[in-house]
Amino acid sequence: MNIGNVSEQSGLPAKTIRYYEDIGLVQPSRRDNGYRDFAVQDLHKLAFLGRARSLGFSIEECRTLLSLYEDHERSSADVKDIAQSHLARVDRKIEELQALSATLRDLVVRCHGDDRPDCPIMDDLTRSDLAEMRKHPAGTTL
Amino acid sequence: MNIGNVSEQSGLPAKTIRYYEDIGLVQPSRRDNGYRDFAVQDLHKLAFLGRARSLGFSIEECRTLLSLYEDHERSSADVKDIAQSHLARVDRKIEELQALSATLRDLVVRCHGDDRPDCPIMDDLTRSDLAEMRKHPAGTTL
DNA sequence: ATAGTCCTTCCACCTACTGGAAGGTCAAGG
DNA sequence: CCTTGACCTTCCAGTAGGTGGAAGGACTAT
Repeated sequence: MNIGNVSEQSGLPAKTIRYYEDIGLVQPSRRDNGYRDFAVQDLHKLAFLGRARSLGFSIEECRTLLSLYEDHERSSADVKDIAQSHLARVDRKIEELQALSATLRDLVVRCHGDDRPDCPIMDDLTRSDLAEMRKHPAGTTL
Repeated sequence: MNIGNVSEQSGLPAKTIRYYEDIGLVQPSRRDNGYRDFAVQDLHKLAFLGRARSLGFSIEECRTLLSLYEDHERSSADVKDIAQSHLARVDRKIEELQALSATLRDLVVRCHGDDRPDCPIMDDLTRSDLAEMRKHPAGTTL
């Protein structure tokens, strides 16, 4: 199977599939013309990866999950461990973002939003109690 | 003021401050020995940036906010617009993560987590209704 | 033969920094 | 005067997880 075909069936961009080969998540064979030739198992792996990534698992977690996927002697406990710590991470992030949302909402509500320069949002940003207010550990990335 | 001093007072790592200079957010002058010499205004700017970043504003938003900060003729509406769309982004992210959390929690709860290979989490990841299930737009990054 | 689509590799770019190496500068102590 | 240590400088590379694009080979249909 060519990469375009696999891309369509797995829902992953061809670029991503090549990237996944690069980092060793799949090892398609090659034809004489240099084209990648994907087996059905590769397609299954890629679909697995797509689903795992869409659930927010990191590439390294996906790598581990993939090895468990291929290990028919695996313990479900190992899978559960990974999912559980990921869930905990997600929930921590949610709390972080909720605190952030509350702060922002408060500022937005209090800002008149007219043509005068006077602005509670700016006031907050220029507050001089600098260091210790940065509770959100500076890593509040979306 | 030397960078170490500014770093301590603003709470930003020296590396970050140099980076902010690199991308044009601050323009400290230089001493004869090549050391950066920060004015009090630079310190204020950096503290402003630190607070804005901790609220999750992107660097480009910070750049705009900084120009509004320095513009005493600004309209608070301009500030509010930025904060509001950021808030909307945060809230969208929260919803996304909450859906994710619910899915993960369901899977985790249903997994026995024992030494047998049987596992609902794996079952989910190997589901073959591939493409359309990826509602989370593959960009569910923490 | 040619057009159009597919495939290949490689390199750069994205966000927002962070780590580290190699080397210059300055203040204090012996 | 010399040394030690803390500070400062620049530059290069790496992080996560890809995405965009260029240059060029391969295949299919007409």
